[in-house]
Amino acid sequence: MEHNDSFPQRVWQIVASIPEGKVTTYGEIARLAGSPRAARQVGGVLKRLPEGSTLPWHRVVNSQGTISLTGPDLQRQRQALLSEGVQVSGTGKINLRKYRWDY
DNA sequence: CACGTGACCGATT
DNA sequence: AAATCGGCCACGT
Repeated sequence: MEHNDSFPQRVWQIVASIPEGKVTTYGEIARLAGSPRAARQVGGVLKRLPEGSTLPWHRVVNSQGTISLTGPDLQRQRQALLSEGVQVSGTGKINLRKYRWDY
């Protein structure tokens, strides 16, 4: 990963490398991207993904292991994770001990 | 340049 | 366990 890439580009690359069936956090991505305190911005980047992007954005949750999205969006992310074998409660809670991606 | 805005985080009530 | 608080920083206006 090139250090001169823009923040969004670094985020895209990192998210793209999260393996199926695993999840990571906004804060962890921020650290890997070289801006350890820019977790909110990671969320901002994912929100603005182009329509039809293949990036596995659904593998990103908050530091408490819960889905940060709400309403229908929460359920979409939940389904995407369930379909690749990640257990998610109805309210969007995930066991990070079990599914966290260790870089 | 000066704000306002968050798919956040960690520490502290 | 849950709510609150202060800090954070990329981006838009």
